[in-house]
Amino acid sequence: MSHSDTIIAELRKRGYRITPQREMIIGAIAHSPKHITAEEIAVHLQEHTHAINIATIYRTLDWLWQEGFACRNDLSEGKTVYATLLHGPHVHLVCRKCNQVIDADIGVLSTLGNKLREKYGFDPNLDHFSIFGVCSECQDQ
Amino acid sequence: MSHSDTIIAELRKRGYRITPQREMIIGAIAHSPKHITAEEIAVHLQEHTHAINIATIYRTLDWLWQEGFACRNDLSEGKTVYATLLHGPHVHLVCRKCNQVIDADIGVLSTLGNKLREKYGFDPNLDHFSIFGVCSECQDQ
DNA sequence: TTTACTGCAAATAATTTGCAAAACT
DNA sequence: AGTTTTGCAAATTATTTGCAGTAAA
Repeated sequence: MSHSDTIIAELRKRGYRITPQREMIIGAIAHSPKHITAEEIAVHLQEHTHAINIATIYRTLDWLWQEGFACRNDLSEGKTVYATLLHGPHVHLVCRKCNQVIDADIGVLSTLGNKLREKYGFDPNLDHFSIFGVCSECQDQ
Repeated sequence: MSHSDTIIAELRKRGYRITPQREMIIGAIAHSPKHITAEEIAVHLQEHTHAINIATIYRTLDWLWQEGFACRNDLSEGKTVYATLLHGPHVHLVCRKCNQVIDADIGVLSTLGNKLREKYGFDPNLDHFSIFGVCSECQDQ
C-alpha cells in the first residue's frame, strides 16, 4: 500500500468522502520529493487531467494539514508550502537564490532539541524546520 | 551611539538620504526586541507621530534588508517579519500557539553549520533561523 | 437520497508599483 | 537646484469564502 493509499484509507475511516480531486491532490503531495505550493500542484495536475480548481486545492491542502497528514510552512517569499509527514526528523535547507528546498538528515538534532528544552523550556517541533542559506549550485555563480 | 544611529550613519555614508520617516522606521526596528511586521511598525509609529504611509514602511524595510541591516523572514501565517542584525548567531523559537518569538543562543550552531557544509555543500545563514514549537507558558495550558 | 464537496466568481489580505508632489543634501 | 523619497491610489499576488450545482456514500 503506497503512502497516498494509507492516507486515503485513514481519511475514509474518519468519515470523509474521497473525490477524484482529493485523490489526485493527495497523490501529488505524497509523491512530491519536496515541499510544494498549491500553485505547483495545479500546474502538475493540469498535465495529467482536466484542471482542478485552485480553490479546491487550497481547501484540500488545508484539510490534510488539519487532519495531520501534511505540514504547512511559509518558507519562501509569500507562498505557503505543504508536504506529507512521511519522513523522520529532518531539516529543510532553503536556498535564498534558487528557492529550492533540500531535505537534510542531521544527527545534531536530538542534542539541539534537548538543549532547547533544558535552557528555554521550549518544546521544539524538529520534524520540520528550516534553515536559509545558499545551496552548492548557487555558490558557484 | 545607539544601534539605530550606527545604521543611519552608515546609510548616510553610502549616499542615501535620511528622512524623518526612515529615521523613525529604523528606530522602531532597531529597538524592537522581536521580529516585527510592516503593519506592527505602522501601528507603533501612529502612537507617536502622524501616520507614515504603509508603502513607505514596506519600501524602507526592503531597503534595509537589501543594504544588509535587516533580516527578513516569513515566520507566521502570510506575513513577512523583519529584524535588525544586532546579535550574533541565534535561533528564533517561534511558538505555534501564542506566536511569540524567543531569541535563543545555542552552542551547537557551529557544529550544525559545519555538518551542513560538509554533507550538503550548503552554506547556511545561521545568524537567523527559526524553529517552531510550543513555548513554556503555552505548554501549561 | 442526503449532505459533503466542487467550481466559479467575487472578497480579502499582504505587498508592490506608477506617478506627481515634497523634501533631503 | 537637482535628484531622491514620499504619499496616494490603483495593481498584483496569494489565499479564502459564499453559494448554487454536483456527486460520493
